[in-house]
Amino acid sequence: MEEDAPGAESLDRAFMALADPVRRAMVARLSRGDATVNELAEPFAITKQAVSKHIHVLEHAGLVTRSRDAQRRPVHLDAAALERLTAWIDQYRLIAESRFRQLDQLLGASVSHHDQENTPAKKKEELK
Amino acid sequence: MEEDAPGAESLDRAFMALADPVRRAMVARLSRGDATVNELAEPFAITKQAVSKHIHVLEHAGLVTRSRDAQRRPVHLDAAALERLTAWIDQYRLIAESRFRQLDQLLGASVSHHDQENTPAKKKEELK
DNA sequence: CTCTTAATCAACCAAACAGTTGATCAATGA
DNA sequence: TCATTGATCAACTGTTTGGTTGATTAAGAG
Repeated sequence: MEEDAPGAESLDRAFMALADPVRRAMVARLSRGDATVNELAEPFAITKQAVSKHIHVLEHAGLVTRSRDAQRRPVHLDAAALERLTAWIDQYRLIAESRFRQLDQLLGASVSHHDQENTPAKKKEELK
Repeated sequence: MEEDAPGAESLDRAFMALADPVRRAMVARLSRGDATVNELAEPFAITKQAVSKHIHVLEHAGLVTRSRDAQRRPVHLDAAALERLTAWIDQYRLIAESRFRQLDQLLGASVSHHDQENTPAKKKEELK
């Protein structure tokens, strides 16, 4: 079911990973420095195994990497992966906002901009 | 199971919504202008009902809004919602990157920066 | 060698999700 | 009024996910 552009799977996994509040809290924690499974587990009322799974999800999504330090396997946040996500979102946000501004101007510049901004032709379509 | 900050549910739904390639394609399409269910369904080999559900997911996530135009219910992309997502991501990305730069300096500035950057104390923890 | 700590593997379960078909509602347009 | 088009509601199904318990591997510390 992937009729999308290449790299879609990676985005799938990355957004899915961030869709969970536990995993987002882990990202927040990791932004301040690497941490182990046990450290990441502490704030949550779930088992260590569940945490391990969450980390695996983040890792498989490319958002974190792991290394080795004796028995510990510290988890490390990959900032570049986060940047790829914002890049995807901004790509479309900026297009939409530019349409927004165009129409604002076109409407005399003093309109409350909470109206429909597009809905272009009554017939069929014009965009491309 | 929400021991996260307030607003977490909204982020849950927004990231979850973007975790699907079909919905991402819809966002891409909508960035160029509002569209109806049928228009959004066209590129995909799924039923109209499935598309309707996808749109409902995007709507419930706050990423799109809907209006009325005769029998049509055009879908409209909310750029501000996208911005809230990038804001969340950037918040932590920037923290991580600042740590990154700090350590780069600290290590003499000519080190391959693919090493562990934190792993602070061998004893227990130092961060706060 | 044995005990403890860190983490994972494996099997299992309940809830949620994506998609389907079939029926229905709502607003036109003939 | 009645047929048509756009979209949704409702019920059902197969798959995935998030969590659990229990057993196991790996690396030190005594």
